[in-house]
Amino acid sequence: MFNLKINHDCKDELRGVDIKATPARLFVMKFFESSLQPADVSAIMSYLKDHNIHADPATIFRMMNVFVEKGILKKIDFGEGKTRYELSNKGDHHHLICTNCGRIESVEDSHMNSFEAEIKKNKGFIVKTHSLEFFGLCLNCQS
Amino acid sequence: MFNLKINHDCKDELRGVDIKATPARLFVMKFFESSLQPADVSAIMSYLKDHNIHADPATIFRMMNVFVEKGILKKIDFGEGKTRYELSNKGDHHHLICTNCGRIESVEDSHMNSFEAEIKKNKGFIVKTHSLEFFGLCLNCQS
DNA sequence: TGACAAATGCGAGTAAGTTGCATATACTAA
DNA sequence: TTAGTATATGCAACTTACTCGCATTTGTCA
Repeated sequence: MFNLKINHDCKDELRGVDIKATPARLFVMKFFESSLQPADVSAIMSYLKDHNIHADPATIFRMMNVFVEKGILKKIDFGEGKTRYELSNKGDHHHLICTNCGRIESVEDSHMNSFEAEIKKNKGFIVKTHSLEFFGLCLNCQS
Repeated sequence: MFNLKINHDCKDELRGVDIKATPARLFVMKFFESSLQPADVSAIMSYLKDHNIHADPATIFRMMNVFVEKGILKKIDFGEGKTRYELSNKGDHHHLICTNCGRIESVEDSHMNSFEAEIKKNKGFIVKTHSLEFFGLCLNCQS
């Protein structure tokens, strides 16, 4: 299988940003590599529990902060009152959140560069990052 | 002055959506009409305190939910772990948040309609709402 | 003006996230 | 291979945003 070496790659990745490759961190990396959508801390906790890994929530919250600082993960906020995370090496995309079934899709980003250029031109404001999510109905939930 | 009749207008507005025009609600409406940026509950509490109005946080949180349900306010989330609100009768715009000084500006929405049309065409997903915020440096903070 | 539904205050509770401190463990260099 | 050290983790206590139940108060309307 194509991801047999995932753990080894992850070790390199963690060491590459000068943090220790602990078992918990490797499992979390594996989790995110197999995850199809931005996940929150409780989803990570469940995954670890399912794999009989003990982990304290405080540890995971701290881990998330480190991973974000190191550029491994990106914070995502769907306005749910909690933070989600996803791997940051996934290119510029945005999320389509179905308000009926909760399914999350991705769309490539095709408009933001020109929008941001316009903002620079009209307002003098230099955009560094943006957050954009779409809420609505997926194909299955329209009826 | 142009807003001498604010309170009276607010009473009408509240009664128009079938909720009672209580003193606390009128002050909150007044607050939002003079507010230049999306405000959170603690900002509202401070404003009320400054005007010697006693209000319980639970009341304000409940009020926010009612105002959002009735379409008076719109929720805004800057990913701070708390909800902000602004009057919903302000047209489609987005926020430029300066990560250096915290200043918040607005930009007209000029790209989202075509983006959403594209999403419908390519993905079949029907967008009902979106949330978009820009983070970066305002004119004053670039140096 | 009085009755009733709706709004408020208060207290307790929940969930997300942080922090301090003691212990455990990954990495480094010998 | 091991020993030393910086870093990660676990645990407990804490903060903040927000909710809920219930008793009391208040706006509205007949």
